[in-house]
Amino acid sequence: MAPVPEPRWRRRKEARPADIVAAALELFTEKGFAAARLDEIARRAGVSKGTLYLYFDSKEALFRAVVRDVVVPNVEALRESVLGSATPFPERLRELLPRFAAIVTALPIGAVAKMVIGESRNFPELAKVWHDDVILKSIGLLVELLEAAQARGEVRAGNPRIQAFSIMGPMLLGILWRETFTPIGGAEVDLVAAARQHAETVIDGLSLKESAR
Amino acid sequence: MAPVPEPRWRRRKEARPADIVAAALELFTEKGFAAARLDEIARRAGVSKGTLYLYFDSKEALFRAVVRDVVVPNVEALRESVLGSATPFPERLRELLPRFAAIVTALPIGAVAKMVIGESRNFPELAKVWHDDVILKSIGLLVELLEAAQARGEVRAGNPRIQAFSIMGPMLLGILWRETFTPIGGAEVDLVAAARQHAETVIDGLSLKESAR
DNA sequence: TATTAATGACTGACTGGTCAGTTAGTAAGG
DNA sequence: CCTTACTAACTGACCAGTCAGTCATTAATA
Repeated sequence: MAPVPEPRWRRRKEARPADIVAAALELFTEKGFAAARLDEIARRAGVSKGTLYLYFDSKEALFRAVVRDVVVPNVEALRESVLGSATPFPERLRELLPRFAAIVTALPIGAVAKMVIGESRNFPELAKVWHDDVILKSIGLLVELLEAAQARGEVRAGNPRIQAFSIMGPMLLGILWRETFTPIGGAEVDLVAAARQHAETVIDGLSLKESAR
Repeated sequence: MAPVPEPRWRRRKEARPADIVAAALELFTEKGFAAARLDEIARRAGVSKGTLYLYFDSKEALFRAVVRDVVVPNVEALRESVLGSATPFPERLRELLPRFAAIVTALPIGAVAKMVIGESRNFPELAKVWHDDVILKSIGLLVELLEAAQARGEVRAGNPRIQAFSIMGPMLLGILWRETFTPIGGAEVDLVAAARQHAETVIDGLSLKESAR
């Protein structure tokens, strides 16, 4: 009755990159790029450090992979959360913001955003990816919607980018608050609740008023 | 006529700490904590690396000094920008936001905020300083003002912290946009103009409506 | 079906460069 | 000429990246 010897390791060529990226996401978001140790990433991924280099050329390449892997699959979800149906703009805003909040709460987008902001000077091309793929596809789209809504008289006149800031800024504040202050004993933030209340505020603030109609 | 020999260096015991902190502020905001090199900070401050250690115990101590030196003297300015006179809340908001924007545009507070956000996991006590001395003294104060204004019927009912987010969030978005995206070719942001338009939006959004009075 | 050969995924000890922090010595300044 | 602000060469720890060797797995052969 020889005991079945557990192999020291298994071949898992397909699963390794995902394991490594998942571990790297944890470490990078916990510690930031510089303070994240490859030995620790390897340990959490259940591989040796050498294995990292079978799948990624360098620490920087791994960092890029993490950001891209988190961003790219979720850009569409974010984009759809902004697009929605063809209802009037105020109505649309009322569902858009909570949906956005729910997505951001469920995914590690907040942590990655914090990383990208923090490392933007050292990784300008990542800031560019974020800018082009996330920002322009959410804020940019919002700007187009606002321009159209202004033309239809659903939204008051004004610089549409600043209007987009008025809409999305509080979401960013909530996201970064959770990342920065909640871990050190700051207040909890219910992003979805904040989104709902803020939506009402901003709908009122952006609507053309009776008196002006 | 012997040429006056320029001394290789001068004793400037009083001026050194300020020089060093100024150079460190530049490097830390350009590169972040980890990627900033003490040799480079010393070079920009016009001293040798050893001199840094005559005035600061460690790189971390220098980092703390930078954050404190930039933040603490300006907390009062920020606080006053929120306090203002005892005019009704909407009026007050109309001057508060552009004043806040002007202060933040003039000082390197945005860059420091970005640093604190990025390094909050590695320097929780700095996040705490920021939270206690900056946030609670601006957002916290705003919350109190909002509660009072709600009681007076100047502002509609609602969670005052979320209302504060509605007010300040777009400012943060503008600040971080300038730090993150403008350097890589993203659009310019006129913070004061944004503050003015956003103030009108949010005043309207937070006011009690005719119909509800 | 059992045995052997070939493959390549994976390991972990090692290295070279980097950089925070130290210190022996120098010169400014009173 | 003494005190001390300051310099610059130095050190040692740390860590990203390497590579010679190991072994799980698969394919070929008997």
